[in-house]
Amino acid sequence: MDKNHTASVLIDLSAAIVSVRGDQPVCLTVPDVSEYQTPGLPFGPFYPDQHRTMEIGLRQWVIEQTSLDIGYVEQLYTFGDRGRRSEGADNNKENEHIVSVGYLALSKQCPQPNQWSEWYKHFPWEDWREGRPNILNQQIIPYLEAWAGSDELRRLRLQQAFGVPDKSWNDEFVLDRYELMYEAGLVWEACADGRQKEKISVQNGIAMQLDHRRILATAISRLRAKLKYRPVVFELMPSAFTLTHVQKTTEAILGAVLHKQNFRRQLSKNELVEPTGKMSKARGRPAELFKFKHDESQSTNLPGLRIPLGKSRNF
Amino acid sequence: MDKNHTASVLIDLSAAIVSVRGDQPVCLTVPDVSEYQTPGLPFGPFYPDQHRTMEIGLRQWVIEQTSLDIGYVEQLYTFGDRGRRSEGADNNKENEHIVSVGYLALSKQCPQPNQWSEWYKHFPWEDWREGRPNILNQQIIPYLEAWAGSDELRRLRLQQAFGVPDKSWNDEFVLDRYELMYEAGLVWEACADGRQKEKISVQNGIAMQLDHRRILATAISRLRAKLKYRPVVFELMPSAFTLTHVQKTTEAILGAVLHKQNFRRQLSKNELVEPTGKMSKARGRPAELFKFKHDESQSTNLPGLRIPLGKSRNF
DNA sequence: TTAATTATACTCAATTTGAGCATAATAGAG
DNA sequence: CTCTATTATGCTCAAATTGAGTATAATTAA
Repeated sequence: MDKNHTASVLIDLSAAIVSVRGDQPVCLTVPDVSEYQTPGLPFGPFYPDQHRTMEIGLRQWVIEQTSLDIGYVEQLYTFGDRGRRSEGADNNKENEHIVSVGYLALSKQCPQPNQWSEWYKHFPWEDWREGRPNILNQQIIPYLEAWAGSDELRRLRLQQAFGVPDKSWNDEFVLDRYELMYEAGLVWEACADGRQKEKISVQNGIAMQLDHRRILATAISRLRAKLKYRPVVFELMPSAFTLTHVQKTTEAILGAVLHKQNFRRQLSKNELVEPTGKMSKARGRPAELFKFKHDESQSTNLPGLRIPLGKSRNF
Repeated sequence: MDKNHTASVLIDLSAAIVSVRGDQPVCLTVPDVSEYQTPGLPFGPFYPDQHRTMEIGLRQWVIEQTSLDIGYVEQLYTFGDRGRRSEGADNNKENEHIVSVGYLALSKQCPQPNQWSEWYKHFPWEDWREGRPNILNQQIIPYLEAWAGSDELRRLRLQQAFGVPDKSWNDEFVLDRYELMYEAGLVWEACADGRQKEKISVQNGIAMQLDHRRILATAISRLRAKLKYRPVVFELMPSAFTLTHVQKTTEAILGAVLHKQNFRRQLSKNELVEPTGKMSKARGRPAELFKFKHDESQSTNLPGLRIPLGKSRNF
């Protein structure tokens, strides 16, 4: 291999900082200065001689820029693709190669509402809480079927990612679905990256800068998967909460409704919460306030709750 | 933040290329030229202007250097820790910061036996197929208990990673256990990184170069976890195999024995294999030869097999 | 006082899991 | 040729888990 090739790169740390506001999962975004007005994820350079690890570097600039307390942090994926960073013809200079390391962070609060963007505005096809999203049958699936044509491999991927035509939807395949739509030229970013000549007519969810929507898709996939075997929901809960609140938060992230009684059974069986003795006041019957049993310790390795599926999953 | 700091780094792609030889999981290693003779994982630089993605770059030099057919490839983790790359006082130059991106690759064959190193020579405490490894009670646990002392957090981590003292062992926590041993100065690499003044008396598994044993631990963790929900075993199997062969391979990776009948029930229930009609010839009753049903397609998203645990797990 | 709303307790059938026994088909020893 | 060791495979069964439903309790708002 030719050693004369440049091997030096810059490293960006991009963060999908996630929280839940009401019944909507949100993600911290920074406004865009360009003409497109597309939001982006916060990111900053990694200075290897200043920070011992990348996670330390990440926490540093997140505190500096957002003054936000992020507890849980997890590395997602390192993206090194050329052509998925730049917008259109406005390419980077030859020598400025950038590798972006994506992180998932969870925050209990989300102040300054306008800086937080709701997940499902970027991924409207991922929220199944009100049933199967219309956009799937009306827009996405027909486009993808046309794109697949009689290509065996494409049809297979379509089947796996979107459950076409046998109606099985896996909530964890967020990234697979986004990538498929990207390849098919169904999302704005594909056209911005020059893969599509003319702009797409339907805006399938709000686009993001560079490859940030891909990183967010990775974050959603990972969080949905993790939720099912590690008690990470509590990283998004306040110190005291009702069981319904935990369920609503879980449902928001999964984009699916769950069976109430079975959800509570999982919580109590795994001994994840304990009562505080206090009660909440709301419209109906007051609910008991609970707290997470394993705060302060690294709860990462605890059993977690299996997800009792509701009915609206497949149809 | 001070923009004068250097942000330019070199990227190494390190690969844990895994195969199974007989009943031992193995990993491709390259010999060491230094005085220590410690083996290392194969790695090569990433040239961002030559390869569109890092995975393409990885496949490139793996083919060039090993002429090996690796099918399944998965990114593991990106390590940017300072101080975990260099050996002792022989540090890197100031400006040469290296970030290593670890990959897991699976290979069906492993030719040139001497280049493949058995997992459990590096991690003797991870193989529970013959029961609980002696090294745990005789060496590791006593050391770690002394290291933890009365430190609450340390005892908690010890409890979670090694199941001390309540006897619960989770085969997926390979990385957690290694990291704990590293911090406690129980592995050679810790002493090489200068964290430990005097060399440790017991060699707890064969050390590897730089942070390669950490990458291998990550690979084992990931593969063990993945095995339980995705049919990745078949990436390690030849085109035709007996059911016992699949089980032995799975057991080798998990470091645990499984219940034969229940293992087969999972295989048939999930329709992962189909008979070829041929039979194997061996000592006892001939076994039917099967093949993986979903070869040639991207089998990544298929259901996979839940692992029916055997008895020798906890005690 | 009533209706709407929310919380929580309890039940029950269907499925899945963990673990065992029984039987079949081969090679090799005697 | 027969017995034995060895491996493969079929079948059973109790325990645990899951999916889904019903009944009842404690509030607020009308």
